[in-house]
Amino acid sequence: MKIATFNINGIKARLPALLAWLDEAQPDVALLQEIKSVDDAFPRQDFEERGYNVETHGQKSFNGVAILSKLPLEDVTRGLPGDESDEQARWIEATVMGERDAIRICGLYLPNGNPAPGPKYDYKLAWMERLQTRAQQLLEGEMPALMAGDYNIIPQAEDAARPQDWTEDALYRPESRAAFRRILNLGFTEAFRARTQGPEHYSFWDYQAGAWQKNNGIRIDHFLLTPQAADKMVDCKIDAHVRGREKPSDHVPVWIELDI
DNA sequence: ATGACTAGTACGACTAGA
Repeated sequence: MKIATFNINGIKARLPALLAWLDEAQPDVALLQEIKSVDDAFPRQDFEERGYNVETHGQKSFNGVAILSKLPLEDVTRGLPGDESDEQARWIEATVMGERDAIRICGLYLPNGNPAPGPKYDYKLAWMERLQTRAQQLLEGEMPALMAGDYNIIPQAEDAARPQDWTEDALYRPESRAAFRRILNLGFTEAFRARTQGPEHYSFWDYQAGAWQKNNGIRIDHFLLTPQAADKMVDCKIDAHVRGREKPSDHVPVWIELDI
């Protein structure tokens, strides 16, 4: 089962590029972030024609997440538990029914948090506390499960081409990285780093100042796997070449292959 | 050192992103 995550930065603007990538990469499941669309405006037909089931959790103008799946989806839920007053669409989960096994899949768009310090940073850290609670529950289920998406976290210095540019940024500040590590240390496997070490592996390049051409990137899109999911991982890659195409997102797809 | 780009909303500049 091939599962991908892709912050598309607007479904309306990204539809041709997204469809081209889906047709070539052929993921069984794609977790999308920043659809920037309400549910009713999401172009579900384009995906249904390709054999995907479509579940969205949209919002006007900002945020919004979705799951595309060629396999049946069950028990879809929307919104990260823990704060009924949170109206930002950043979390969706579903159970994907594989040939032999089922897996619980959570798609997330973690708050950016800038400027830090400030209320947006407080929201990011509070959101990560709620994420930790949900993460603990997934582990306690002792089933294959994963949480994937745009974490807006640069885990280590090697995950930025120019870490010195990020020291005061909400994506790299010590509190942000510590909150990410607390979740990892519950017992999750960060899929990409379980398979690939070293610098110059990025999932985001700013639109400005020729960041892509200079390979001035950061790695902020991640897969966190429960032990039962990590046991089944056979590959994890970043489709960086997509960033060089016409009208690209500023993020690129990251995907894993699981033997389930 | 600074500024730079894109998307959405809505049609004129804003907010937001990272």
